[in-house]
This record gives sequence, C-alpha cells and structure tokens, in this order.
Amino acid sequence: MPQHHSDACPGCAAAPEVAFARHDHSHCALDVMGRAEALAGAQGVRMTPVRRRVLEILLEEHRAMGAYDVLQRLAADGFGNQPPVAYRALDFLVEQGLAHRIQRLNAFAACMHPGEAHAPVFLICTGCNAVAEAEAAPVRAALDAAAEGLGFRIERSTVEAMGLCPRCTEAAA
Amino acid sequence: MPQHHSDACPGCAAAPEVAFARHDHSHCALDVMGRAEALAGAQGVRMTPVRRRVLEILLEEHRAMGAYDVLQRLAADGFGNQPPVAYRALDFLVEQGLAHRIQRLNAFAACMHPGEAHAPVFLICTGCNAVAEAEAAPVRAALDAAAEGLGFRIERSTVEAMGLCPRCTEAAA
DNA sequence: CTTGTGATTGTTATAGTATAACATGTCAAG
DNA sequence: CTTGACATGTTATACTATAACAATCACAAG
Repeated sequence: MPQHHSDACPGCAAAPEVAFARHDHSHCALDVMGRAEALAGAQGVRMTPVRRRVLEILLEEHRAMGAYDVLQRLAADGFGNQPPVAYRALDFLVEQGLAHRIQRLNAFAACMHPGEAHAPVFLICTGCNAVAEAEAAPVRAALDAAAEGLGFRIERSTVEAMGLCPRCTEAAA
Repeated sequence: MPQHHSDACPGCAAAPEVAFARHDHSHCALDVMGRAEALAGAQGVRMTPVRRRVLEILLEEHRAMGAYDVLQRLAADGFGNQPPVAYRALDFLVEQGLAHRIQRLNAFAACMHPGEAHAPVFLICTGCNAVAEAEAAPVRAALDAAAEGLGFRIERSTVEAMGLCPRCTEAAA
C-alpha cells in the first residue's frame, strides 16, 4: 500500500483539484521517472547515473531546489561535488523537458508531465514555498495575442506567479 | 526640434504599433521622469540624487541593464561604486513601480508608464536584446483564471517572453 | 578484440549576481 | 541645535553560474 505523504503536493500531474491537496506522491514520482526514461530513449539521449539521480532527487524533494542543494545531495551519493556536475545534469533535464527552471527562485523543479507539449505556468506560494506547475494554454494564447499586436514572435516564455496556496490562504485567515 | 534616435524604441509608453519603431524617445524619457517625480512626492518617498540618477540612466540607455552596469555609470558620476549603492536605488525604483526587474536577464529597466496600474509583460528579443514592456490585461486575466481553479491567490506575477522583434524577424528572413 | 571518436563526468579556477552588517552623512521636525 | 529617521558609503561575504581542461566511459567501426 503506497504511503501518502502528509504535505500538500502541488505540481503533480494530478487533476488541478488535487494539485495542492494530499495524495500519493510516490506514485506520481515513479510514473514520471518511467516516462522520463522512455522519453530519453526515444530522443536518442542517454539517461546517465548522474542525470537519473538528479531527476530522482527533484522528484523526491518535490519542490524547487537550488543547484547547490542538488549538488549537496549528489555529493552525499558519491558523485562529484563541484557546481558543473549539478548544472550540467540540470541543464540536460531542462533541455529534454524533464525539469523546469524557476527564474524567480534561481531554482529547478522536476517536470510533472514530461513529453506532453505544454506551456507551463508556475504558481509559487510565498507562504510555504511550494511550487505548482499549472497547464495554462489560455495564458499562452493571450500572450501570443499580445505579442502578435507588436509583430513580436515568441519562442519561449516564462510565466511565474507569486501568491498564496489554498492552505496558506486559509492559515493566514 | 527633438532628436529621433535611430534604433527601435521598444517599451515606450507609445501605442503598440510604434513600440518597436523609431520615434522620439527623449520625449518619452522626460515625460516618464516627470511623472516619476510627481509620484514619489505623492507617495511621501524621497527621490534622492542617486535614485533620480539611476532612473535617468535606465531611461537614457533605454534597455535592460545589469545592476553592475548601472553601478559603473553611477561611479562615473561621482556616486559610490559599491554594489549596494546600485541595488538599493534599483530596489527602491522597483518597489515604487518606477522600474521593473527582468528575471530572465538579471537586469532592470525603467517602467514606461509608471503610476498606471498594469500587469507588465516583457518581450525580450534574442536577436538585439531589446526589451518591450507590453500591457497585457488579458494575460493577467487568463493567469488569474488558471490560479483560481487551483485555489491559488496571485499577488505578483512575472511574465517574460523570449523571441524575435519585428526588425530581427525581418533580418532573419 | 581493439581502437578511435564523441559524449560524459571530474576538477580547478573564476566570473557574475546579490546582500548582510555597520559606519557615516543628511535633513527636516521639534 | 538636537534628535531621530532615512539615505548613502564601505567592507566583507554569500550565492549563482560558467569557462576551460583533464580523465573516463560508451559504443560503433574496423
């Protein structure tokens, strides 16, 4: 029987209603990990030990982590403990769409639905630091429309919102 | 007769159609500077020499500048040349809504329509590094809607798009 | 199997971004 | 003129990120 962790689990590939609610995250993580391996194979890129471990760490921690936090975990597992080790693995994961960089936090988080084309929007709770990855095609559409008016052609976009998650909103009241 | 600078002038408070086109920027800058002074007075905060000079620099350069670039300009003008001098002035301007921080570039740019409530969207040209500040209420609306579904309450948002401005799109063709 | 080639990882060093902490200075209200 | 609040100057350091090169590994061609 799978363990349910006690914290909210924002960002999981679960339906929006449960993204910030308690649920079985070990299942999400395993599922994502499996899809990541498959994707890497399909792309002809190698899912090496360091890269795999970094993705596992991001999934285990299930939050946005700084490169140096990841590095510390890597070093504890016997991998190199110099910054490039972490940055290279993280950059690889981001390039492959298996992780995202959260600009606002100078941090990284595992992608919760790799392989699916998506325009990720990040909701960052200033109360508990949880980060949810929301799918927001309408946001991207509005953005494209705004750019269109200026003759600007968008290639990539960063959409990050700071605010309070349901739990922290409740706690603040 | 006002000088027209020869480069595109994205981000000006001008109508969208001219944001990326040549026009009289010295007028924009003067206008913004005037409104900034008025706003500061109204807010009961002081527009000191350093702060004023930093805003002038951002308006003169009319592009996203790193804190250390600003600092260099400040030092040349006889102000302190240590990082906090620049960061404090920049933080002040951002807090007052007179400048914006561009996360993606670790840089700052003068706000082109201070005082007007707005949900700024930044369009960053990867070809020429120009940054346009677009008003995009629809984007913010879509973002609020997406957050609403998760019970998340947005306080601030960062929306930055990388791509090609009209000029660079044309040049690439 | 061997060898070569390219990708990956390890390592050293350094660049770039940002803030903590405290000293000094300025200015307006009382 | 003093006082108190805010601003600026300065020192030191923390945090984030990458360049450059060496060593190693995986895999395909011969």
